[in-house]
Amino acid sequence: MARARISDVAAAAGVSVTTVSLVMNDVESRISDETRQRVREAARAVGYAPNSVARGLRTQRTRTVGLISDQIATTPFAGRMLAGAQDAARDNGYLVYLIDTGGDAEIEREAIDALTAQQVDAMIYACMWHRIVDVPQGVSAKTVLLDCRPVKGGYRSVVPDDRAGGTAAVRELVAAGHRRIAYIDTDDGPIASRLRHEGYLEALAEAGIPADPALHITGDTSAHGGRAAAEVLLDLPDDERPTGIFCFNDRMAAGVYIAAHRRGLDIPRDLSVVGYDDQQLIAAEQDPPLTTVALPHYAMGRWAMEVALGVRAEGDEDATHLMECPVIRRDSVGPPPAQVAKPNRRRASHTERPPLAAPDR
Amino acid sequence: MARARISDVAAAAGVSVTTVSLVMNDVESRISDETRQRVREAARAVGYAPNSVARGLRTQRTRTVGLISDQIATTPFAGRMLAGAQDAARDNGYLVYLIDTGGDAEIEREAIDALTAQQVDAMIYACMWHRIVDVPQGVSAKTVLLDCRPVKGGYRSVVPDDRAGGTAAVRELVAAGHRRIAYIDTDDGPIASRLRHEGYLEALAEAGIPADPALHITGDTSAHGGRAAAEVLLDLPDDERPTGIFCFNDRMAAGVYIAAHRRGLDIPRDLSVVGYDDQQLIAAEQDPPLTTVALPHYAMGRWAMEVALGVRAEGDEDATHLMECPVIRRDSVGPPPAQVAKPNRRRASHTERPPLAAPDR
DNA sequence: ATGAAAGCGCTAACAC
DNA sequence: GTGTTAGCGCTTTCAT
Repeated sequence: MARARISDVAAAAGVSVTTVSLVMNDVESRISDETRQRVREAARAVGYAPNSVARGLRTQRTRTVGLISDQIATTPFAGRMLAGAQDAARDNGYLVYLIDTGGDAEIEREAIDALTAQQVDAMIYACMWHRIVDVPQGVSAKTVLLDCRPVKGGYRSVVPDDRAGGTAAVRELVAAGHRRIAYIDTDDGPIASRLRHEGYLEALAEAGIPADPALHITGDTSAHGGRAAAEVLLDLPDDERPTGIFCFNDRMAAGVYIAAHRRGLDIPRDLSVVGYDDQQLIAAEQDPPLTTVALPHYAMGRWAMEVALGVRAEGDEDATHLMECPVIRRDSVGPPPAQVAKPNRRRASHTERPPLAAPDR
Repeated sequence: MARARISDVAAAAGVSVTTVSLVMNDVESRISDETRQRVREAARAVGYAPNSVARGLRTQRTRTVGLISDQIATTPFAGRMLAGAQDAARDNGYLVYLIDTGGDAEIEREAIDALTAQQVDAMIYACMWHRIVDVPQGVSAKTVLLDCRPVKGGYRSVVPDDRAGGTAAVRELVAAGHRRIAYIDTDDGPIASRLRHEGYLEALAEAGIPADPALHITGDTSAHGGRAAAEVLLDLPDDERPTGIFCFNDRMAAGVYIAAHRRGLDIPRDLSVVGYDDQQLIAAEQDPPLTTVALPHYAMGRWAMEVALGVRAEGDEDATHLMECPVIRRDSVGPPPAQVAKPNRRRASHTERPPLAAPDR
């Protein structure tokens, strides 16, 4: 049986469609309570629910939002961002169209056109990693960018505060007493890499620790890359070897665990490590659980949706919102191991390294 | 500036809206080529693109699909399923509404109503784990179930063939020469657990290996649970201890790695392990990379969308489609360690265990 | 080969 | 307080 239309309700209640429309939309109280009641009952009786398509055509507002993303699928991050956006949409009575372009520019174009044709009230352009993007033509200036920033401004956007996150991570180590702190970076060079490195440097500086270039090392962003980098670090002579390692991400931190455990090093007794991302399947399941910095995906998703829907007042253009990355304390950070006492020397440095093992020569 | 409407094109081309519509939709060739040309140019000139909402109202087909899921967000699986569904939708010119209900029944109801009001042409009801669900009222019988089966039939559905997957996993171990093969199961009791166990039993049976209840052990579905279960198994006396372990999932397998490595056991030299799920961040990044059974999420998503859209002919009701779970061979399976020769005894069993270390008494 | 006109289901002026 | 009516932008008979 076909869906009931507004005219069916009107007929059943013995009123005009206007009246039905008015009571269904809770407009003015010019309708008598008695009529209201009758209409409500009639609507229930015939099983009426307004047709959003017809309403959308008439009002020119569809209460739908388009969310275009480059890679919703392949990253385990996506979910939280979607969830945040999703929840915010529902809270405001909106439905969301999700389109994953896989990063393909043509698909992206088509997606934008399709969404526009569908008369979405707002659009969100999301990336799965903090990136700087060249927003494709055709996207309205009212579009909100999620986890990315426009190459030349002109859009509202929200990204994680990776710089502050890097600082916070390193401060954990400093607070535990570490002085020789390494940063295992990625060599892929995403914007987050640069920012976290800046944060690392800043935390070092504020603690009065000179940055040692030998402790800034790179690898690919996998457990394998992290492990390889850690091997290099752990091969350093005792007095140069880091006691704490900050990793670009949790996967690399997992690699550090492997390297450490293979050498019989205990975490955090012999080595402290801090990750980044707070990937559930990795960070929480390490042994011991990994202290890391969380990417505020849910909050970012929510923020983007709220701004897109206009329920959160935000400068109308060009504002990049930095969202805090909280430190998640678990068990991979402890005090540095007791110093190996080295008589006649206070501190070893690269440049003024004293001759080692001279007797052997 | 407002979007161009079909009448604008008609005016620009000096024809009627009917003609424009006919041309835009490539209907019959009753329009002369010359007129076609003119209309096309006019459309381009005024930047015309049909309004999907108006078209949807008129044709009663919106070319949109609703995808309701219980937990898109919190599981790293979701992505591949979405991607499959998404891609199939795009291939056929459909847009998808995504709604994550978080498992909340009321939200689910509202979602169904909203989608119905939005006149979606089809719906997919997805779960993030293979489950048996009580499909809520209001979902049309044409809805397709993804990664779940209806408690009392009546819907088309697609789920992974967990039983065959379990068999395939254990066969890997059998083929490598193992005879004492354990199954580390979950105690949460999802349907997949039962099926994979059945598969395990079947593989054992076909290899003529009697099932040893001591080798079927459970734990919670985390690395921690897997590790605890592995400890128990590895504490077994030499001749009862399994040489191969099949785990309910990759996370638990990661726990087995930890337990093994802590005891100085090498994988796969001293112990072979097979996981399930093929979670990228876990399986591929283990050291050595984990052999596992993949859940065909992408294919299931695609299948569901294709039958939902009617582009894949499938029995119109009540058909549960089982999708194959392929074994992903990596490096965690090898031959069992050489047997510790035990003179005077061919095989130890629980009941007839010979006195150990008698000389010490 | 092309056009006029009805109508999808709804909202919102504008009557009464 | 309530009803009539004109569209929203499009497709689709039915004329011509």
